[in-house]
Amino acid sequence: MADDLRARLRGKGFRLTPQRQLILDAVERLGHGTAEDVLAEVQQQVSAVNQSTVYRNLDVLEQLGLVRHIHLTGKAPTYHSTSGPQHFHLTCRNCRCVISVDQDVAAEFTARLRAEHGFVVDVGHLTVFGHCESCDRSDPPEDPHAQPESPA
Amino acid sequence: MADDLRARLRGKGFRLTPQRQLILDAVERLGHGTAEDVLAEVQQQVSAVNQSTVYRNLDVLEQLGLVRHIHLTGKAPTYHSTSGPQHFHLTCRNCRCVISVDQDVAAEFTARLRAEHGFVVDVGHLTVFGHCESCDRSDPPEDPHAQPESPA
DNA sequence: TTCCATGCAAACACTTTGCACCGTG
DNA sequence: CACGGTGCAAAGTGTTTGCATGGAA
Repeated sequence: MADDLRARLRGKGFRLTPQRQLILDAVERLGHGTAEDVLAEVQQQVSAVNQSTVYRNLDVLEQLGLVRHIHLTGKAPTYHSTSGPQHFHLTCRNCRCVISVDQDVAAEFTARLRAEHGFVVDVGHLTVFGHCESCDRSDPPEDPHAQPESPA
Repeated sequence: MADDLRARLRGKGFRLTPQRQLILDAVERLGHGTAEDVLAEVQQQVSAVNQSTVYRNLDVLEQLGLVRHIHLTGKAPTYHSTSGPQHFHLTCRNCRCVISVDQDVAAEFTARLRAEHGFVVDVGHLTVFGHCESCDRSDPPEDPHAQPESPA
């Protein structure tokens, strides 16, 4: 498994380093997490991995298709591993909950965009904003700048 | 028209200032623009409007529902006026072109999300990433954050 | 032995904030 | 004439970069 990773990296001229491995592990362990979350998670393990290393490696891992990022807020992007079924996200602007939805639910929609506009949707990157079931009845003044806690 | 604006502002305890008016005008003139674009546009008119004033007022105007912002890139958000028909955006990650699509095209999709997840979509804020017609055939390497092929 | 990768600190882009003054209502 | 708005500069976030050193292949 580490050898598989090594091979994938080598294939694009990258090397396998302990940091690289730790960062990928951290993303998988976290489910969804920002670069900052990943940094914290990694540092909990052994000790020092630098911030820049995290940014640089999330980039590399994304180039390899091993992780992906989405924008759940206007701020820092959230990374997740690409193992597991592809899905997209609904995020409630009120309570900030995040719902993962199987990509099939978007199939008709994306087919239509392809047919009518020749546009090929990257479903894995899709984030749909709105209000979740419980926040929809009451529609309290939304705070455009409130910050979320770590999403599930 | 300015009186209408004045009234809307007053209704929420805001005042009508020349800067406020200029900023709203600039957003309408630009179509789509970042805070920076708006600043530049406004400064071209008369002279001084401060950066902070632009940020503060885009906020106010958004609270009033007169402008909206979307995220076309991972960076600075793009503002547009809410006059005109509601639409959402397709943005090509390769050539960065932006296609505006009438909200009706998303109607089935949003209805489904509402039915299956009780989630009410804010269509005006929706941005769909992918590849446009011309960039889909060739998938040339690109900008700093171009996305790779889909993972397994 | 060759390059890619890392750590570190400084630079960056974008946005927010504190404060004194200004001007609308 | 009170209170919201503005300009200015400084402080914040989140991210990137230059450079010397370190380590995988």
